[in-house]
Amino acid sequence: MVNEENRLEAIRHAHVTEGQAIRTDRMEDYLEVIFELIEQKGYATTVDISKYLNVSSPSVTKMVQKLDESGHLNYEKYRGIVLTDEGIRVAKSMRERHILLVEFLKMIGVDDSVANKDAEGIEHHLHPETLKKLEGFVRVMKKSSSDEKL
Amino acid sequence: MVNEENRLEAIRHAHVTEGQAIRTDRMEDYLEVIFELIEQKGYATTVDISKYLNVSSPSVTKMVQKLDESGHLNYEKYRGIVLTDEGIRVAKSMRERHILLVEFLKMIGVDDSVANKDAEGIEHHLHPETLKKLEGFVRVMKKSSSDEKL
DNA sequence: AAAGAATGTTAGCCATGGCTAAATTTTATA
DNA sequence: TATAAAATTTAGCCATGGCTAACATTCTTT
Repeated sequence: MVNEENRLEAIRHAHVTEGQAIRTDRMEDYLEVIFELIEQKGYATTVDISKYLNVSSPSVTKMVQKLDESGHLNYEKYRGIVLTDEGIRVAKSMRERHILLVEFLKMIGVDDSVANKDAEGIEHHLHPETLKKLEGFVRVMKKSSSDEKL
Repeated sequence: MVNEENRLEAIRHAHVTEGQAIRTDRMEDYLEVIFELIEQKGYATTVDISKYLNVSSPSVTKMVQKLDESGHLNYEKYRGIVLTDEGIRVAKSMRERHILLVEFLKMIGVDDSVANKDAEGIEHHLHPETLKKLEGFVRVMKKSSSDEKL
């Protein structure tokens, strides 16, 4: 039971910042799109990235430079982008989270487009434990709904 | 089924910004804390707000001025803060979302402290439809688990 | 291969929301 | 009631991640 006396403490703990974040939510968004583009088209252009993230191309260039410096990708001016192992790892993790969240949301009846949008907003904010639990939950739900059909 | 061809389009739609946001996530965080403080102590001081949000007091003053300008509260320098109806509405909505999310997360086995932290991160990013569906889902789960005990 | 089109980058600006140091106001105490 | 302490606010800085305008490079087309 979370009683009312604990609400503020709970909020306080939730806002404690432990250690330095190596990457921002926005960096993760870019990596996710870049990864998908490379997978689907073989390369990720500035214009395509800007299109899927709804930002201007200068914004893309700036972020790509930042992601290069942080070691998530290798970037050569005017030439292209190659994700590093770390960049791929982050992007895949985002995709997994996204897919899991959409699956769960649709499972409880949320529309596809809303599910996608909410998943995008939520995916950066999940503790590994929560992910694991949600995964288990979705698995069980899927199984029990397929059992019903027997 | 969300097939791979649709992933990028889904991301794009998720990043479309429709209309101007009247308030930021951070404004909502502050309103939530201010509301809880006023409820529990009768007033919200700069120091207390800063304590529960883990920020400095100048940061609090700045944000309070902003919330005054946006009509979420009335603020008198050195004297105090009174939430407007709109401020109260937003704060209550945040609390409801928070409580619902924590309830759900604990339901699937997430620890209290992790549940609170994740709820804090997620609560700003939920579409009303998702909230409604989640509410319904939690209600059903609660009922069926209490039925088991009969 | 040169010109124009398309793409990408740089420069320089803006808002948000942090921070510290310094100033101000309020509160408490001697 | 002065003065010291505590609380609050202002001033001025920083990083992030947007943007437009201007510039640079690459691609395309004749």
